[in-house]
Amino acid sequence: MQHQKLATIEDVAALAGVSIATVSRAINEPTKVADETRRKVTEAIARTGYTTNAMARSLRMRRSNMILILAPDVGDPNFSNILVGLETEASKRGYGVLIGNTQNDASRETDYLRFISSNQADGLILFTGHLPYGFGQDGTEGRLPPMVAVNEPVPNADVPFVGVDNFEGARIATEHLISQGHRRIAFVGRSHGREVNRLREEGYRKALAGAGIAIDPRMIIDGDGTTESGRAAAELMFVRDVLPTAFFCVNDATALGVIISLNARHYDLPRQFSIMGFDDISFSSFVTPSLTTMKQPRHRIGEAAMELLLELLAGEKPHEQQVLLRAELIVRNSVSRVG
Amino acid sequence: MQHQKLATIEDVAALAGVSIATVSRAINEPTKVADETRRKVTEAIARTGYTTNAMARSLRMRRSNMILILAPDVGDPNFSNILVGLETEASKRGYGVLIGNTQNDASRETDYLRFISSNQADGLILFTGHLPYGFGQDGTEGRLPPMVAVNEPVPNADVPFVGVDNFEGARIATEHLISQGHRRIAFVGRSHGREVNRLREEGYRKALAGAGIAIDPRMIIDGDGTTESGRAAAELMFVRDVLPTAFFCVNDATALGVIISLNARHYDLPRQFSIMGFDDISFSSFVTPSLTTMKQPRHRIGEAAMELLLELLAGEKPHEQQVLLRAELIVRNSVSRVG
DNA sequence: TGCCTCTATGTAAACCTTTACATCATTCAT
DNA sequence: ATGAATGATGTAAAGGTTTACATAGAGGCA
Repeated sequence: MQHQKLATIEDVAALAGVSIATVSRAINEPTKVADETRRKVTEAIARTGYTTNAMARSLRMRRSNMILILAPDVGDPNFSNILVGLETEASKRGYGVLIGNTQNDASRETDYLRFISSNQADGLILFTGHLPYGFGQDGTEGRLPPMVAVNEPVPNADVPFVGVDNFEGARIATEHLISQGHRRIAFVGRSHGREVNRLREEGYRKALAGAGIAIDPRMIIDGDGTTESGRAAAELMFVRDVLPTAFFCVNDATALGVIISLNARHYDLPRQFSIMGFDDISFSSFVTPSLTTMKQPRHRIGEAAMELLLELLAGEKPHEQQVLLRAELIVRNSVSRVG
Repeated sequence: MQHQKLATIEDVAALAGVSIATVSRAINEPTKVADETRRKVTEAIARTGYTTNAMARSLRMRRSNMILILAPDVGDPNFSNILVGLETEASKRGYGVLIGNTQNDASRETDYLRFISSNQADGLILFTGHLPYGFGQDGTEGRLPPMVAVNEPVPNADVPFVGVDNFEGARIATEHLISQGHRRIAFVGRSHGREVNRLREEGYRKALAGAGIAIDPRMIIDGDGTTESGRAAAELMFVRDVLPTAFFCVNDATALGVIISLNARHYDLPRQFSIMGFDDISFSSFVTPSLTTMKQPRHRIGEAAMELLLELLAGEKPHEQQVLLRAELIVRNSVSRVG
């Protein structure tokens, strides 16, 4: 059942009539061997079907050419699209990507660290928004492996970050609503813990301030970014009976909750209420009404993050400590002109 | 920047005052060392912060405890949910998962084989529906590494398969439509190349036959499983003017296309037409009308596939050459009673 | 010619484990 | 008391690379 024994560099060397050092050089530093020798080696490689044993190489070179990606939920669509970018860029540079699904479980996070500490991975991409449990708790911050955070920045640690410009995106989104004549705009999804939510709320505030619209605290509703929280938020507003003309939701999932709630109350959307999301996840174009939202450049986020990490791995100073990519306004049918 | 030198087994041995062999045994076969010795070793490990170098171990043991997952599209939501199951099961058994995004590109497939041939991965999970380009073309079939196919079986090769029971699922779906009084039921998504489509069509035929309903060839429309193909199929039926009362679509993406087309024609769904999907992808509950469909047990598919692969890796004969899991009928709002 | 430089190649160490085999002490049965 | 069996530990080889250093030959220059 197990593979038969594979050809080693010695087999190639014997067949080509040279030493193993020469074979290694012919592969890794071709200019350093004579043309004729290189030819013989190449042929011997072809004849034997030799491939370098990655384990031996990694052992010797002390690097595995692997990147560990730690994410709280691998099934999350927002994650998987970024993964494509990460993988593309990594594979282009000869790196492989390893997936760790942490489910926000401390023991799983710790467990995955063995990939780093056992030299099985050279660097780390973090989607979790915090250092893996077990790192940096004691005075070990100095020994952090090369890593970059994606989506959620890591607070209180010197970790380069790549993500969408939440502040700017939220500002643009809100300005779009304002440009359609809205002045009573609710923000759904205020949260103290979540940096992303906080930034988007800031962008919302900035846009209102810029248009000279006073902020009505009753228009700012808590929410944790789930569909359910969006539904609850909308219901709450009806209970309180302070109604906006438009809802700016912290993300599309929340927006979906708001839409569900409004549809259930048989409002005619977007005529009676406008809804704006953020993220542009896949279903956003399929809801009724289809959702106007800010699209995250997920593929590019992945690429940029991997680029940054590979710079770090190459020993360079990262060209940026923080890469913020612009979200793009996608106009669909959930926002209407008013007033 | 690079990690400082890590503690090796020699450091631990020195500190504990034993030989490296004893340290290795204390770690891997604890029963074989004296209690007192084991205690000393454990303490030395703690003091040095030692972790086994996975590369050295893999080199020596000729196995990496890594599984390579090859998928045509890592961003596909259907994939990412199965990935969760794969990862969970693998990690439970001490394996890591490596992701390869092939994009159906032959050169990328070949490229990823180096992970197998260089001992960087012990086994392979295939979502591609065919052997990676470069395998099994010449007479090398005998040397295939341990692998199992998921979702799409691999034709003409002896590869264990795990997936949903498409035939049975399609039969149940169709029977559900029949139970609601439908007798003119279209099948959208006939395809010669795709095994999945073929099996679902078979299930459809079987259900109709079972109910004594004659098959009308005009009710069977080609489609490749995309939303666009669903839209086109519906349009075609209106052009031909042979209309069903229900559409059974080969998958949810196709069903979405049909719904879009019918909504655009301002039909009242599901009163005027019923639509049935297959897969239960995330947006299916959000479309209007929300889609009645067959839910794939994605998490369990992933787990079962990994289980099977690990059996193979352990040198056991797989307990099944094919694992078919049942799809579950999810009743939502896109199917109505008729007649 | 003699010496130096340069280029091409070879030798051997190092990377860090696991494990077959050897060694030694102890226990137990005779 | 002797020998065998058992149990704990040590020694050293093997796994397949990369690479510092050594060597050898060729060519250039005085």
